[in-house]
Amino acid sequence: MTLKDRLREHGLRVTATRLAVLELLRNSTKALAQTDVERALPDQADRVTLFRVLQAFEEAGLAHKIMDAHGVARYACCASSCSAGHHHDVHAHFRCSDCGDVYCLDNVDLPKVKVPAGFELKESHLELEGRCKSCA
Amino acid sequence: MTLKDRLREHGLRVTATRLAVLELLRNSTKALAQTDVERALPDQADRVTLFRVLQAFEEAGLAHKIMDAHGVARYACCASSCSAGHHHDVHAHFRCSDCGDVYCLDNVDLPKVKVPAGFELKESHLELEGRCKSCA
DNA sequence: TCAATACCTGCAACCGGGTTGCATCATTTA
DNA sequence: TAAATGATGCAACCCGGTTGCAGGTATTGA
Repeated sequence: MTLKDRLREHGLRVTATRLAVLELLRNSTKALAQTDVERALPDQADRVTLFRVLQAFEEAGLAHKIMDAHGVARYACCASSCSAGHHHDVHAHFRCSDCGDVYCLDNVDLPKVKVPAGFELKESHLELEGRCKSCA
Repeated sequence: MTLKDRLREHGLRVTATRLAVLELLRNSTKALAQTDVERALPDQADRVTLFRVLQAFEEAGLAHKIMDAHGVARYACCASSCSAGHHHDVHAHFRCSDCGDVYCLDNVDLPKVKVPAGFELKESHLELEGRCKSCA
């Protein structure tokens, strides 16, 4: 499926900036912060536009947002199974404590977890910390 | 053990602001953001001081820092077993998607997780999301 | 007890990511 | 191809986080 189709499929108009950002995300092994995108695509678009593109991707289910250790948002392409507004899977992420990079891990199983009485559990995220391949 | 002793034990000087913040954290069932502390202790101290107090608590091992869903730091008192600079335990946290409050959960076991080759795993954090008792 | 010291505090200022309003421009649809 | 809907750029703002520095306070050791 082309990138264009992927955008249209999720109800988003096709624009040069969106195509460029989507391609960038799909080709990245790591989650990217907005500043990463700005650096990778210089002069592609205003930072507000990039902000809105990433926001739109997340709402449309094309990407998901992960907070890094400093509370800065990083984006990564969703598995194809993600649908709009509903990232149903159990994600696991690895944060490198040296370089700060964030990686999405697939194929991680989580056991059912008990929460205190009265609490409603909807999603689980496993956050792993350590050193990534490049830094180790 | 008194609050004063607890501060001294961790190498921190005893001041009115530190005592007040420590008491606040110890009596709270939720993790508190700096703004929560400012609201709870009006006119107690400048916001920079509160920032530094919370920072000192974390470095000294008196509290630990959790990022909420918006990437804002929230602080909670550590279990007594935490020591300076080394929060060795596996923490689990519950974030309410309605009110944003963050709760520390004890007694949650995590299974060993496999990370990709070349990655060094140091810590695991389980982040649970859903609705808290008050919002459910 | 008191001086010296090391540390804590307040103020001002700055930084960066996130966010909105609005006018303009481009994509889509009929 | 024109109308309608949505995307973009610019300017401006917000807020949490952070630093430098001058002045104040808790601790120490004589």
